[in-house]
Amino acid sequence: MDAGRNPHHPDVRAIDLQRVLEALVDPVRRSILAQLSDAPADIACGGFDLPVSKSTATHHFRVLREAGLIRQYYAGTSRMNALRRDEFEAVFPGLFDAVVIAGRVPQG
Amino acid sequence: MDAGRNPHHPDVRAIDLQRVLEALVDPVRRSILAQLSDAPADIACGGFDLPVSKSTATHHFRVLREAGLIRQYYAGTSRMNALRRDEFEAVFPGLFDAVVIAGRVPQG
DNA sequence: ACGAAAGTACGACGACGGTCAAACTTTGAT
DNA sequence: ATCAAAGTTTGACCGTCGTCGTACTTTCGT
Repeated sequence: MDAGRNPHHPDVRAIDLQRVLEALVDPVRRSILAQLSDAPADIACGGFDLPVSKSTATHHFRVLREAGLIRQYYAGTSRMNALRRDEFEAVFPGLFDAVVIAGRVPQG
Repeated sequence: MDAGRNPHHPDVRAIDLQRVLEALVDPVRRSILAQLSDAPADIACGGFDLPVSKSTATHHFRVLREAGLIRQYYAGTSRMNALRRDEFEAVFPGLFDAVVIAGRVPQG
């Protein structure tokens, strides 16, 4: 099974809050979401500004995907990342903004 | 230092999102917040329905207090717990409802 | 004064999660 | 065909966190 090339994306309605919060609690993952939220288009894994190694970044992308927060698809050798913002908003209203937007620049 | 009897309550404006999310990610702590949110009055530590020992519960109350989510004060030998809802809402708008209210009964 | 009730403090323990390096796979370009 | 680029997978390491039991402190009632 080409699991790596065709990653599983859960139905957002089937996701529990626990998993979402576990995804949101990591600052690297929130940074990924913030960068996606700010960008005008989807971003490849290598296009993020992250303070971790590639293998660690892969781990974070998987957590976000399995929490229903992002969608991943291939474009050539690059794996693109997109926010599932509307779907997520429908199931957890206000949560994304309250966490990611409010958390931009911890500088008061 | 009567630290036990006069616990420290941080200024909510000085609290960073990271600490808040670390507090909210634990289901026992969210249960505490939900029970407080449902109750018409403050609740003593022993008045909660929690699946953990007393010493563990003490730990969870401290985490919630240091994250600015609850206020604790003594009434005799009982330690009462109150939500700091308005203060918290002013600093992290929408976050409490998005997490605690939305998380009530994962049963669809 | 004594004892019970309500929490807290202190270690200790176990599990889980973030981290990395190294080896591997797949795709695109030369 | 070959090689480089982009990610993934695997395995290991380590710190942190939730958990508990025990001992301790404080207060209230008798």
